[in-house]
Amino acid sequence: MRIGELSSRTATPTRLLRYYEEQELLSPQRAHNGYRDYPEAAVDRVEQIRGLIEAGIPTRIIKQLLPCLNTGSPSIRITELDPEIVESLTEQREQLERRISCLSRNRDAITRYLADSATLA
Amino acid sequence: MRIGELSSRTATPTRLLRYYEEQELLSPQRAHNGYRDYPEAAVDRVEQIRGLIEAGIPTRIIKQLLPCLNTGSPSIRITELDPEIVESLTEQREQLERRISCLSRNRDAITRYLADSATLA
DNA sequence: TCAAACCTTGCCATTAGTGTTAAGGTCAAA
DNA sequence: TTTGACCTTAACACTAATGGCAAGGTTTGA
Repeated sequence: MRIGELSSRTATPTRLLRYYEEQELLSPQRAHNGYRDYPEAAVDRVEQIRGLIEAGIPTRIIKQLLPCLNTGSPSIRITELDPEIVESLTEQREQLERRISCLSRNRDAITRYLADSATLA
Repeated sequence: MRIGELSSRTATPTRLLRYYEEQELLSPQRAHNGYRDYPEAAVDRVEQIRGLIEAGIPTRIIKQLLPCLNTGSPSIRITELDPEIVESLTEQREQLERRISCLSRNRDAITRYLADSATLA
């Protein structure tokens, strides 16, 4: 599909789709006329990217994460992962874990705060 | 305590502590000489702020959240919450929820990816 | 009393993500 | 065959969060 369709299907400005490409998070093919040509899977991928960016993960990290997120194929890996990559991913996972628990704590705090308000009423 | 102590205890540059104050996330008292004077609770609060910022929550939202996060006092609320505030907080909570599930999905994806790598070895 | 280690405000710089606009090529449909 | 809707690259601008520095006041200890 072309950029306009991807844009409307993901509610993402074309400006950002081009930016993500510049950051090497997307690599659409090009048609004969130079137009970008995205596969169907790009829709999911863009949504994933946006979710991560909103959650404060910078694009350079997302780029590292992408190989894990090939939701489609069962990703039969022939060669073992480079230990460096394993280490980096483990670290990323710990960081995600920390963020998740921080956000969870705060979500719970809001819940309590609102519950207090309800019982007061 | 003064800014230097808070800074070292929270591993946060003084520059940021002043910035958070400018953003109205902290309001230290001032000593006779103009030095900022933070209460003990500021340590927790700064850690909370940093966690939220790292998780992609902008300071203007954190400011709204702060009343919920008065970890200390049981916060006996005399008056009911303004419905507008309730609505806003509910929305914030939903957004947190979305972020949490996005991050969780990605954490799980990394876990699977690494697990595959392990079984391969 | 002076040096070191604090503190103050203020300003300028940088990075990431995003918005906007300009100048122009392509294509389909009237 | 021209109009309108699409696409291209490029440039400039903004905000949020952060780093850094300069010029100067305060406090503490040698």
